[in-house]
Amino acid sequence: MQRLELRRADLRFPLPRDFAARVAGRRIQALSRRAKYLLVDFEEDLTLIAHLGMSGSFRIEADEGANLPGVFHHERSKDEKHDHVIFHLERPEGAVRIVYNDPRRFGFMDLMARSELDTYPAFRELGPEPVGNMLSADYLATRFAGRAQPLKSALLDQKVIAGLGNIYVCEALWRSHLSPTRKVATLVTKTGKPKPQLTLLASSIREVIADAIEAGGSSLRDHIQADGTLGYFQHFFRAYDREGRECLTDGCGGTVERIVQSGRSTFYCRACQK
DNA sequence: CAGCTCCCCTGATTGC
DNA sequence: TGCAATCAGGGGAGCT
Repeated sequence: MQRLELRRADLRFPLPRDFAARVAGRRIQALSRRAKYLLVDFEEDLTLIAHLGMSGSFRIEADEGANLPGVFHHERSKDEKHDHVIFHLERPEGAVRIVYNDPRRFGFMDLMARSELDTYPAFRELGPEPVGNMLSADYLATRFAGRAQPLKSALLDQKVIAGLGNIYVCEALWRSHLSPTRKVATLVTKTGKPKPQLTLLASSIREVIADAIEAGGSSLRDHIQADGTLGYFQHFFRAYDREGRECLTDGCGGTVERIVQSGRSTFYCRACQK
């Protein structure tokens, strides 16, 4: 990490004090992810936390004169005015820039000591990841018992499950034949155990995420993968953005409708999602 | 505390 | 063609 070029001082929130100076000259040691946050570990126990919001993206470009295999060369575009943060990296093979672009500026970046990451406000109460075996029906039953919340808002709540967004919640509920307006407590038995439908929901959530990862992401029209090709999961939507169209559940014959919950669009079929 | 609504910002799309 | 209204993948502040 040679230097950091800040083209504006704020994204969604002001960037941390001395942001550029604190990361400049430090070697990058690891890249990882927690929920919807990207984590970049620098030397000396410093981690950059980055969130793309709804319109943020990173792209990698070779600096002038460098011709690096595997580095995607982008066309210059009108969107360049939304290039807000540019990381200049030196590598033995040549220099690259990593450019953060975000038209809506709903994304943000922050810095924290890696050793203190668990105390970062957004991480403190984060639920389990929807991949792997942490997301079980038993876990959901403990979170849902006695609660009046609609399923849709519970699944969007990052404290319940980390990293599910609007599209995947709609898709998981459709796959489970569960209504987004249903109260979460109705999926738990009197003794606090998951009903069979909750077991189905837990596996639907894991599957929809796995399918989306395999398809390379799902953003509505402009999502690109790291190698510059399009993410294709949007072609696999079964409920999301299908208002007025026929439900794809075998033998259902219903119509997908759009409702608004907590200010966000929900797409579902009231004929087969109960 | 739980569960809403509103709002941050810009661009794409739709309707007149 | 132009212009205004509507909507968007997230999440935090602040209300009831």
